[in-house]
Amino acid sequence: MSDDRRLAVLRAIVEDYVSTHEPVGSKALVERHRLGVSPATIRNDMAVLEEEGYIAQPHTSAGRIPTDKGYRLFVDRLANLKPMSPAERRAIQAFLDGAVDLDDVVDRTVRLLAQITRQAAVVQYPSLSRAAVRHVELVPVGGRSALLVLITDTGRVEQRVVQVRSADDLDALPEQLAALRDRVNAAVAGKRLKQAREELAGVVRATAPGQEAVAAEVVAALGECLTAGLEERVVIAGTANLVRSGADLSASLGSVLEALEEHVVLLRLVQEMAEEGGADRGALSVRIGAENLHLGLPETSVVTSGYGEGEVLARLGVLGPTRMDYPTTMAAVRAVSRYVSRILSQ
Amino acid sequence: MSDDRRLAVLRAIVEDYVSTHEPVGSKALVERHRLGVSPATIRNDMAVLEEEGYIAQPHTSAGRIPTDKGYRLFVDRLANLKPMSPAERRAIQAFLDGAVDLDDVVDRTVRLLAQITRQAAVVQYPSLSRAAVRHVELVPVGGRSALLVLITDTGRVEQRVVQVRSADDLDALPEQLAALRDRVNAAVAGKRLKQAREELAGVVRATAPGQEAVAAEVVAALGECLTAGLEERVVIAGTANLVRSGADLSASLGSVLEALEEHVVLLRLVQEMAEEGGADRGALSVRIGAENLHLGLPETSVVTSGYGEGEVLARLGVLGPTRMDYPTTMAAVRAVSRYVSRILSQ
DNA sequence: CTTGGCACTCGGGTTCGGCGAGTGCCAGGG
DNA sequence: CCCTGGCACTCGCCGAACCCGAGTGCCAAG
Repeated sequence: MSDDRRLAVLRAIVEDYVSTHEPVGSKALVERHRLGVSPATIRNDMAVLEEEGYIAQPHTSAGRIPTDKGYRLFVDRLANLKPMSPAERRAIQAFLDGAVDLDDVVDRTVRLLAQITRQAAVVQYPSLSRAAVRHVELVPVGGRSALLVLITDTGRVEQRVVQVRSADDLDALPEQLAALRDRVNAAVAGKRLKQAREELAGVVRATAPGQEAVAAEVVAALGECLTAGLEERVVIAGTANLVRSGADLSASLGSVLEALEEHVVLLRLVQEMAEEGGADRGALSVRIGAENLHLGLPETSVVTSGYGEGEVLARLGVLGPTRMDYPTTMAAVRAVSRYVSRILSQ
Repeated sequence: MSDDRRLAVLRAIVEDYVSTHEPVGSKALVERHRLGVSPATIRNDMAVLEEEGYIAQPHTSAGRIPTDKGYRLFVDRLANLKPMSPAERRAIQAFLDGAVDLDDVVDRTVRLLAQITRQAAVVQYPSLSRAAVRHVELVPVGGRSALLVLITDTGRVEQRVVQVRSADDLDALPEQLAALRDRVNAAVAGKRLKQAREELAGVVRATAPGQEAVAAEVVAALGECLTAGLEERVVIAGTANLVRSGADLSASLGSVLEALEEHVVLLRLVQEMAEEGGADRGALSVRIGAENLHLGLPETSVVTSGYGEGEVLARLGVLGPTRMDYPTTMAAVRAVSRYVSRILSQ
């Protein structure tokens, strides 16, 4: 018995089912694919595949559909990604090249992904856990208020308004703040965010007597900023595509939309996929069906890839019904992630 | 013929249809409402209401459902908003009181609205068209880069990284920038954004010879920031509620989701509602059904209210199927907008 | 103006076969 | 040993016929 042919049959079933959305039978299979054998032979193969859990039949006398396990085997061993056409590559590049800043890059990327895959897209903001402080600025803005701005070397900016309640000499405050800013910068510039947080205590200790209170207030706010900077963010787009492609998964559509709005869930998802990606975190990672059930995403598959300048900073990908076109989706995710990485390294 | 009773009949039809989602007949009406007359009488009234275009029947022999015109009459003359219970008020207040900054207020508000109305919620960021510049800061961040930060008196912050390509003396750059910052602030602080943009040209003209190029670059970036600051933004939440409440409007759900993702469309919608609101822009404004068709929102109604500290800064509201529960929705929108306004004035 | 009666309409749900796709099994041939 | 054609069987889907009942419009009487 040819093991190869059985795999070919599984591949054919997946491809047909994805394109027609209908259970596929042995006869239709031999007609649409040049398998070189008769339907009866295919039937035997299908019986074995069903035995092993790769396919299943919805009702007794209907065609077979792939199971999650079948899709898994398909993406792991059978799928050969379809390279994008030159025209598509040019379109991607042109669309992303117009971006003016980090926010714009992320925004364009997520829209682009949603558009070319016709599914829901997710982009995680470049992770700051490895980011370092580039500069801290402290701007008096009248009264007891000051604006605290934190800039990281990944180009992200966090800001916060600080109320300096303990200031006793408002006229002298701007100078105090300027001095404080210089000391803070000397202490944390170039350091990773986490480490920077630890350095802050030293800054307050080294402050001239009578100004500790002000310094403590500002430093506390900066601490919050550093923590907030570590906080991950995601952006999504293309949710409308879910209702189109997944007219069948309409039952679970509600819960999927709900999960998508809870960015915490998405962050967790992205996190998990980064971890199971193993050594090469920039490689494609695919989650299929029930593997996402614990996140409130039933009948849903997710394809992500790491991206970033040089090292992997974050992940991006798309999310759609289990019966998605994996080869094209994976190719698109990979292509976009590469272009984004390239853009970011400029 | 009693005109009052006909209105009562219309009100009863709207209420019943909203709660059951099924066409309502004359018999069911007299049973569920104490109208004091027989079904036959109701039938006559219904015939008149249909004649005048307030109700319609889906098929020849079925009950009646309200038309857009019927809903319009209902919200304009028949709806008495149901005041929120003390418990609900406390919940709203508690939820909003936890907010730490403007972004957080907006985020919490939109989630809250979606949750209590069980529909999709929209919150427009406080409008900056009337906002004034509080401060402009210019921070050198190494090499030819500088960070430009624009703070408005509404608490919003815009930032942008500027590449100073024309600088010929990098060591002197920080000082140049500091001087430039002071001149810019003198020129635009306290001015409205639009007016500030016009003042910028004067700043470049008044620059010392040899530094015009740098000044021009920075001022150009600031101009973009001011323009971006004028740009309106909206936040949405609760899209998942649409698929629940609108299992019936499933046909148009795709286009509605699409429109919701296009923030431009929502801005336009909010803008239009603000304009037609007339004198009292803080009052509730309701758009029903086909009135939103040109925005790609079929079978959709929108309820919004202006909000803001003192004057109306922006709008918030909810969006759902035409057959929504207007009285409770309107009461919720009004309550939330008042609480948000109160929070913002602190 | 309201009321009860009455004939009529028509959409929705149900039942019932027929059709066809698809299967599993088996015996025969390479 | 594997492939093949044949054959009986199973069900889900589809269309037709059908009934039922809610709802209506009209009319004559109070």
